[in-house]
Amino acid sequence: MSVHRDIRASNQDCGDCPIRHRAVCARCEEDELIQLEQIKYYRSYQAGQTVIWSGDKMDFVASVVTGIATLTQTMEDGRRQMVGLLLPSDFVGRPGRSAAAYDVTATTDLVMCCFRRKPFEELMASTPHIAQRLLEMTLDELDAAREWMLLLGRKTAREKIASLLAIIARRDASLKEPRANAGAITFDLPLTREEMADYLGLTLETVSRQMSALKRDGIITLDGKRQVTIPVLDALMEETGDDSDGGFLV
Amino acid sequence: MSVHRDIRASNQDCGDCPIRHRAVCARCEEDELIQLEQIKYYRSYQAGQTVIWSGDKMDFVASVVTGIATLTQTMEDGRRQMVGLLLPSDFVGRPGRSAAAYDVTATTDLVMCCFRRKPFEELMASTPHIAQRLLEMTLDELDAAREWMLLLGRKTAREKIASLLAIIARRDASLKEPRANAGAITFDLPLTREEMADYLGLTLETVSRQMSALKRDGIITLDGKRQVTIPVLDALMEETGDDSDGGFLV
DNA sequence: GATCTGCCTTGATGCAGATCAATAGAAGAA
DNA sequence: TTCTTCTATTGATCTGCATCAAGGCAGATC
Repeated sequence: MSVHRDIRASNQDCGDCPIRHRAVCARCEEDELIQLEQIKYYRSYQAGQTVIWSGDKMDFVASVVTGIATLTQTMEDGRRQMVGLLLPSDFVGRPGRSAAAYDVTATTDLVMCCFRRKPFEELMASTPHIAQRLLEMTLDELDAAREWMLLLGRKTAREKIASLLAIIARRDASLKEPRANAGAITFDLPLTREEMADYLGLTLETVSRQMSALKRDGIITLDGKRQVTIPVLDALMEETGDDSDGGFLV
Repeated sequence: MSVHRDIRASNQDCGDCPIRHRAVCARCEEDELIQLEQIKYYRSYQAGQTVIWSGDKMDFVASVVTGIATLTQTMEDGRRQMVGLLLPSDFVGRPGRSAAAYDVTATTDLVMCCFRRKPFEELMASTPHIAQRLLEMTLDELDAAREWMLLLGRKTAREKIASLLAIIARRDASLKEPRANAGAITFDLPLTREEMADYLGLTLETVSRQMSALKRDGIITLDGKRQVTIPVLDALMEETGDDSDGGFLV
């Protein structure tokens, strides 16, 4: 029984491996996998815990296995802006840099798969496709960041909220049942109103008001404070301000 | 006489080569250089010309040789947000994607060094350090995008303008005279008021008003509409809202 | 010269979202 | 139970920037 098969079986979707997972698994080569296995270890954090503060020494790179983490920047006077949302399989840390550039916080309970930085860098230098895979992932992050720049710079509060809900809804829908776009989508918000505000460049009061407004208008349904139902996804999409047929980049 | 030396001599700073330039030139290997030389060609654009529209087929990747280009996103109703500023040596295009994700526009007269996409991707697959170099560049872009997210989401109009001027001033200062931080810095704005507004998530009127305000307060001096002088860089930095000692990431 | 056009400035006014403030529910602790 | 704490909602008011509008200036064209 090969080590490779072993590992594939134990980590479905290779969720803890930043280099080969999902569609890329086919590229796996046994000996590289063993090397990655040798330098990896897991860390767990509780919801609300800070993984690392901006500027602190960061002697590892990591990928999210389960849970959600956030990247935020803080100004001297306390103004905060979230600049990234890390979902399972997303990568944190930068090869070649030993200090964290952002505050990394566990929003939910979080498990990360860490690689000590030095050996990871050495492995990357000797293993071409690690850099190639990281490049792909980084380009995706860059696209997401730029989409968020449009949101932050030009969208109204209502459009911002709708966009965030749409992103979470679509992600949840694709995870749960790839072919169920017809019916209503229900999910738990993984963010507090304040975290949503930090992500959207708003205040928590405005977030709350716009959530209420979307509820009043029948775009969403709230069950408690966190559980959201989208009766008709297209109706929500109408509110985001995005092109109706956007996102066909090949 | 090696081809390598030839090319280094003719393109100072390797400004037209996205993979090895500046400090990375040391990595150059002659045969790869020849291969890159074989698939590259130049394109020129006049100020104001559109290089490519979002969604259009883009059969090349490229790097800026001289001039400035911008990446912008436009919403259906015409709201525009600039999401990237491409300076000499910056890279455009995405390996593995054949459609442009943004409008690319020449802000000044522009020369780009282009590589047909297919051969470039093949070269990248067979030449590890191309992906590694592109990864570094993309990570830098991602950091810049995230810094801009903080600006768009949380900074005031005055802070936004000051931040933009500071970025341009520091870049110009470092290009012209690396060790002349003491005196005043003078440069020509490469952007119109409207382009500044698109970059900063403001209207052109607000940009104009804030420029006037900074002039009134002695932070900047205007000579004509475009030539800007920063008498005391630290005074401008004070207005950006950034940490006074920011940016020491190693 | 006159006129046009692109770019910029400045003023008057309006409004979206921030700010300040009060209240409420839910979960946990004493 | 009651108190505390955390999170969320909602109202009243304020303000920074957008919007609408009217020139101004410099370079191009005739």
